[in-house]
Amino acid sequence: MSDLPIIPEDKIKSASQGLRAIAHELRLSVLCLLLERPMCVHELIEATGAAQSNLSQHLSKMRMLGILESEKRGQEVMYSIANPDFAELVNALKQIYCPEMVCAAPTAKEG
Amino acid sequence: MSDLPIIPEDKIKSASQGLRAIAHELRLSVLCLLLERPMCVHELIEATGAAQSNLSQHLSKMRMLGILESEKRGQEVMYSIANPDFAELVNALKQIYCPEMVCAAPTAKEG
DNA sequence: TGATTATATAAGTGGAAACGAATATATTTC
DNA sequence: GAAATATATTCGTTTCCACTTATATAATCA
Repeated sequence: MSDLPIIPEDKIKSASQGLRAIAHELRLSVLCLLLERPMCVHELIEATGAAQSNLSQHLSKMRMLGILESEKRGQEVMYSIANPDFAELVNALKQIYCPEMVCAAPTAKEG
Repeated sequence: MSDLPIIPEDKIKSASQGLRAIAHELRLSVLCLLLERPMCVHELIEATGAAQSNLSQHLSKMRMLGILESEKRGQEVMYSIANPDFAELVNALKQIYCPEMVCAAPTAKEG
C-alpha cells in the first residue's frame, strides 16, 4: 500500500495512444511540416519522399485520432493540425531533439 | 522544391525512437511513478500490477535506451529516471492529459 | 465523355513488439 | 549450505503495425 499519486488507467491509455500516434518517423515528419503551415497531400509526399498510399494511410489514421483535420479544396486536400496539444508536444520534442531549430518564445530583444 | 525547414532524418529517428520507448502503457506508468521518486522493482510491480517478468523486460529496455538507470541495494534494485529530457516529456504529457494532477511551477501564492 | 490528376481504401504479407512460462542468477536468512 | 526472496533472461507464441500492390473515388480538363 503506497500513498503514491497513481495516474488513472484511462489517462495512461489516452496518453500512450497519443504517443504511439506520433511515435512514427513518417507521422512525426508530417507533424513537423504541418507545424509550419497547412499542406496538401502531394506537398507532403514531395517533402517526405513517402509513397502516396502509405502516406495517405498515415494521414487518415491521424485524422481519425483527432490529431489532424482536412479540408477539400478542389481536387486537393489540405491537412492541418487539429489538436493544439499535439502541436505543443511536437514543439517540446523539437526543443529536446533539435533545440537550435526552435525559435522558441522570442526574447523580445532580437529583431 | 519547398523552402520548408526540414527536420534532419536522424533527429526524426531519435525522436520517434524516444517516443516509442514511452508510448506503452506499462512503461509510461512506470515513468510517472519514477517521476515522484526512485523505486525498486517490487514496488513498481505492486503499483502497476504487472507480472514480474514482463515488468523486468520493460525496465531493462528503458535502461538500455538510457531512459532509466538502476542501482543495486542489497537484494533489491532501485530504478530512477536517468535522462531529464524524459522526465520533462512525461511532465508535458501530464499537463496535457491530467492537468489537475500537475502541481506545476508553484505560483508563489499558495501555501 | 474520356483522360488525367489527386487522394483514399482494401487486401495481403512481412516483421517487430509484447506477453507468459520456465529458468537462471544473486542475495539474504536460517 | 539449503531455502527463500528479488530480479533478470530466454524462448516460443501471438498480436499488432507498416508497407506494397492494386483498385476505387472524386475533380478537372480536353
